[in-house]
Amino acid sequence: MNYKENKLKINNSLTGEKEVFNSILDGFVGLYVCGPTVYSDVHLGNCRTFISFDVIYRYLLHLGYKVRYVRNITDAGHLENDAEEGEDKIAKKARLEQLEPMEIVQRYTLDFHKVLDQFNNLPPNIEPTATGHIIEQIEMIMDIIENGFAYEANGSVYFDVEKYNESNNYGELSKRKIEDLVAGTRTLDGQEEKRSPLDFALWKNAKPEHIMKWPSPWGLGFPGWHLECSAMSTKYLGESFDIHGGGMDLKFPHHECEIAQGTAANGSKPVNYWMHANMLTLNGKKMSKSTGNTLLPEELFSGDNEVLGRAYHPIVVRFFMMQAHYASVLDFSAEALNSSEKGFLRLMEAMKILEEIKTSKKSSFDVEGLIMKFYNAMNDDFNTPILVAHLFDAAKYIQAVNLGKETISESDKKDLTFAMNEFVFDVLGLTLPSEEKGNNESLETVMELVLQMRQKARENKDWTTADAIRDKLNEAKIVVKDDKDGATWKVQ
RNA sequence: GGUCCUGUGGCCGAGUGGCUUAGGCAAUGGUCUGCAAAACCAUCUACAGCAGUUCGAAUCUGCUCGGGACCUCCA
Repeated sequence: MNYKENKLKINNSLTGEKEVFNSILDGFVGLYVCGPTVYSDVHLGNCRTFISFDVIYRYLLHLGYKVRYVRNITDAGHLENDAEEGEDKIAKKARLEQLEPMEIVQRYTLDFHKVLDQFNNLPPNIEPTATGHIIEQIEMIMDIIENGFAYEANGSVYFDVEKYNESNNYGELSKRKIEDLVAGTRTLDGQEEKRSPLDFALWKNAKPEHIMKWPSPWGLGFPGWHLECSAMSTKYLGESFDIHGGGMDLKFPHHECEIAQGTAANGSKPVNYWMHANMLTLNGKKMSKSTGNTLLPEELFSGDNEVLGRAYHPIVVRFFMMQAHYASVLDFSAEALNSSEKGFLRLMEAMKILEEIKTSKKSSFDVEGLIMKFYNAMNDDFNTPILVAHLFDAAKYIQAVNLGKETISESDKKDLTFAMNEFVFDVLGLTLPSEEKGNNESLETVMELVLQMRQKARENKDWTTADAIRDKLNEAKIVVKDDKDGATWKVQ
């Protein structure tokens, strides 16, 4: 399927409209997603955003685009809170634990990669770090100063929001008015350096006790909170690129500031399509490191948590997320996860049966129309829940063919198999649940023997023995199913 | 306080002017089976409240009530 034949529509946060997607360079897409701050374990809410954009990346690839997917690692430069003005998050943690800052960064970066790999996320093409792009950030600040949109004060550099707003619209993304923002500003330390409370730091002067700092034209310091994404997206995707994504909570001020920085430095709008993934909630509230309302992936996979009480496979969690649209809030609960797990297994069962079903001369079902529905769903702003609904329609049809109630032609079977594999495995990024325990040769031999014995018992109508064997196997996580041709088994 | 989003059946979750029986899970009845399991068939519960616009609204508008996000690091 070629991207040209598809009218992919994207809900653009910048305009608030669902727009037909046109890339700047035909056939190529530049995609930037704000990555994690690697100073603590990535939690499940963080994962949702990255999984959402993984599907978006995968679908763009499926449509035939050549995508450059850039996702940063924030390993420096974020303020802790107003009480500890100017202190770098990573530096703070380092002092507490008596580790080198880069030791912390390394540890949580590895953890981040491991978790996303468990969710079967594809790696981005470039994963730049903030500390690796200090020079680019300094250069960008110099451009902004030169263009008159920033000023220096005591070794720090601030973005002049009001100046910028004279010729541009600060607040266009988050739909805020500059007057309202001024009214709602809190008093922060270091504000006396700023011309306006709305101004944000591009470069912060580092105090002597500060660990992570770099030389700059304004003295020793560290880059501001929003600058790294602007510098790195510009470097790898250009001054204007196609899609910028991130979590909804980054819309303001982070992304608003990125637009301002990019425009101030380069004179052009940095991004055509802004996309925002919504929050994953727990107990109805946003998951958040600072409030402690979180669930770690490891706790979920191991079952070692109070929220759910049992373990879930990462792919089941991924499927659960696919059943909601990326732009909607999704609440996490054991009940919802259980129902997803059952549905997921049913879908996977249909995937396996599809390979084996018999074909007929004609199909009794509009297979081509069904496949078109897969595309229509994804073309409509990556509507994965609708896609999943159609995949279940396909599963129902596959089961019906298997029972002889419906028919499928050879060529339709080929098309459906191809499409199902593409959408289930390549686009949604699902995988068949692992069955490695069942692929053991000696176990196969033993099971063959056991089932033969059970079959004899059944032929003798010795139901007690037959059922006892089945129950015992069940306890050992081996499920036996009887059908017309005998019994099948699988490891749970 | 300001800005914005949201309220769908037992649960999750799409849809957005007229027929979507959305879909998944659960429940009930049935087919199949020695019994199960699986699968299939059928049934069931709905659009927060009030008012308005309209031939027609769950879908648009207003108000009320509830929930959430952002305004401070946050996916």
